[in-house]
Amino acid sequence: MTRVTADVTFLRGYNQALVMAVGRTARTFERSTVVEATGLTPQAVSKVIARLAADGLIRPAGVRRPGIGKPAIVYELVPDSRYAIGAHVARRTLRLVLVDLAGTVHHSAVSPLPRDFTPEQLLDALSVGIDTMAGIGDLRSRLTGLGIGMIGPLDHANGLVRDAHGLRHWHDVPLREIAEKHLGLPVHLDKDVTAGITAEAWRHGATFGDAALIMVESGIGGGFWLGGAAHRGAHTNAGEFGHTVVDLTGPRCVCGRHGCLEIVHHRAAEAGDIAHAARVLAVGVVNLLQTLDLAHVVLAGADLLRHPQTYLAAVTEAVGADARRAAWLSTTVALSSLGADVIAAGAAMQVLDQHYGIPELAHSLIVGS
Amino acid sequence: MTRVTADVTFLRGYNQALVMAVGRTARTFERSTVVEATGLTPQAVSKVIARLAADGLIRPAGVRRPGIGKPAIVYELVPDSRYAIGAHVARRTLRLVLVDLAGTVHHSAVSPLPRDFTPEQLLDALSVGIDTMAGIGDLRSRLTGLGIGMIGPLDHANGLVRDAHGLRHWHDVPLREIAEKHLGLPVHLDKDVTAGITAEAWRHGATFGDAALIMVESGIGGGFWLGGAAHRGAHTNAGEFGHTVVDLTGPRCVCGRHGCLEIVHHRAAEAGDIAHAARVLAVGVVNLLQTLDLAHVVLAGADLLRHPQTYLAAVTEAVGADARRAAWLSTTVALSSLGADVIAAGAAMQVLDQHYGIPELAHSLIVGS
DNA sequence: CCTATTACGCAACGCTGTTGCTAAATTTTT
DNA sequence: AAAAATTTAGCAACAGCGTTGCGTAATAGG
Repeated sequence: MTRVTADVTFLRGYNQALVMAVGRTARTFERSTVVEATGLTPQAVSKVIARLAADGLIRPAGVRRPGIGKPAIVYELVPDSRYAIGAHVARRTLRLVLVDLAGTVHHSAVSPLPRDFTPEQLLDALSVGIDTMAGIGDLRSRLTGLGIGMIGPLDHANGLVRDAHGLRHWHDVPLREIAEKHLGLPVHLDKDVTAGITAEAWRHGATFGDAALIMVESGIGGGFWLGGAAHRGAHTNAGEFGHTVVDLTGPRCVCGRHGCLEIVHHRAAEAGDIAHAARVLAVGVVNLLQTLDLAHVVLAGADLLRHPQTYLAAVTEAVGADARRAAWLSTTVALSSLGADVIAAGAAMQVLDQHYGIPELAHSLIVGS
Repeated sequence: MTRVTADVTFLRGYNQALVMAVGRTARTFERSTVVEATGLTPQAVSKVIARLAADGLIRPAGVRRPGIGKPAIVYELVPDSRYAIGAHVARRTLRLVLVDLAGTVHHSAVSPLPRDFTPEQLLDALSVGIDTMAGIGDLRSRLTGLGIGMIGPLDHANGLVRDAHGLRHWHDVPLREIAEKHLGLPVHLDKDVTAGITAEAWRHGATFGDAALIMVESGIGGGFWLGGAAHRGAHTNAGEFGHTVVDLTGPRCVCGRHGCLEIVHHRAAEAGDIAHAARVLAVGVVNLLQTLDLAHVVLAGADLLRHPQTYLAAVTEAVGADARRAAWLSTTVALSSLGADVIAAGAAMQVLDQHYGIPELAHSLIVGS
């Protein structure tokens, strides 16, 4: 994923990814579009386009006659040239989606998981679901891998589930390793909320700024997209947004502290006052904006999406009403464009991103004494 | 600073910066050290070292005889080969520091600023201070630039001060541009807290993980280092950490909301209960950890540093006592190693980082339709 | 004195994007 | 209808990066 050293093969992959990013952002594009967006020379773009076309990732789609001069060749992404499968593992259900290179969800299926399911039971469910989906159009050969988004805590870098909340059989399970062996596919493991925000970022293209996905679903979590990449924190534990204190004198939360956003919100929702619950959530969202200065806030999660307009209105109003917001401080607030599929779809897009996204260079070194 | 296109000149700069990062992190190093840390081939490292030595940035410092075999040449950074000046512009004072390539602060000077000073008055004060410092060892030729850390809001990318809080003459002032013209030096402008966390990151070297600088000084702010870079947010407005609500039923803050961390903390401090104030701050810090999963928390700011041990103890205890913290969730808490110089020094290091730090590739494109 | 070991670096190489220039395709002008 | 102007596409030579292959220098041990 990330690499330390930069050599010419990195250049190749990086600039190819830039062109792919243009392809995902714009429906169609031509050589001059890429030249403008990247600053590469036309000749270099020609070479990159030729390589991508040879791999079947893009293809010519007619010509553009801008008036005088030789017509420009118009290219487009080939969405069905690559696929990935995404899995959203929750406490009682498994959701599987099939996503193409353009970020379009083609199939979505939910199946129940046994209470307190074991790793083996999950693997079996995954195996059945993947075989069904991959068989639809015989796209096994174009399948780049499986992404899994699930509840934490987990260790993203090592593909290890540390202690999934509320699941007894999930202590230090090397899920990525055993899933790759069991399924014969590259597997990518991440927290659910992080996968979710990746979906939004991947679909919005390379111009997507700093953003958060707020998820209300048996707890409140946050997924962050900062500086062009998912933010996971030092131990893949970022996003425990529900356990930030918003009421010092509030009720005691399961986490031990008093007045966490989650417990305050839960009490209001339990009492049937969804509007109040939404306003509490909105306070937490504005807290995030003050801290992180986000360009986008995306709302998601089963409990939230039962009252989408109530939450959307409350958060939009709080963001807009905040007296400190000036004209240049704009933040968009929206419901997830993918609805209940957002986590699973994002997990799939993380796999696609590893292959066709803009590669990152490592920002930390290991230096001996 | 950031560039979109990757070409071979990027490779050159990037790998040179990797070696410089090793040099800053380890006091001395040799070829094999760099090979291990970066994954470059020994031959490539030799070439990079030769280039850096020719520029005077590193130099041989003896040999190491590991027993059998030809002795390895030991290199070290040449700290006095490059300098930068950092300025911390506060409401009533200007602090200037001279920092060398290794991140060591050589001189520090504080001068008063007129009440409601104008841009011209600031430029004059900067001019006088810089001439004094640059004259000390005739290091004008080794001066890479001036970094300015100041109160926001401002626009980092364009070097524009939007509306410095509490300063009347600072609306939409293109400070970077006019300072560069007036002083004849490259100028870098950033928020004070962002400059501060850069100081900590630069001094700790390339192994420094996600971190925050908590600053208590006529307000409460936070500077963030995430994913190997400073996090400024979508509008250079990240860090308004003091205006996050921690007490829904608390007193009204100047920002219009109720129970902001800043007002709750301020009330406690005003009442003389510093221990309580420190515990309030600690709640906010744990909120940050829950949200961002940080590896380091650094405490700074004049008001905090008047009671350093009280704050350090309160935050350390809150971080440690948080019931959700497991063995693998470690976070260090420390007072700023630079004390009152941290902002100014960090501003200087941002200049050095632009020249000798690890370059970044842009994560966003501009794509026309 | 010879050998094993370790570190260093020259030379050739493959690959990247760049530069210089030619060819092709179209509209506009003559 | 032919020539000129304009825009796009791409071949060929090039500079510069890290890599590879291999020879050389410097040390300790036998």
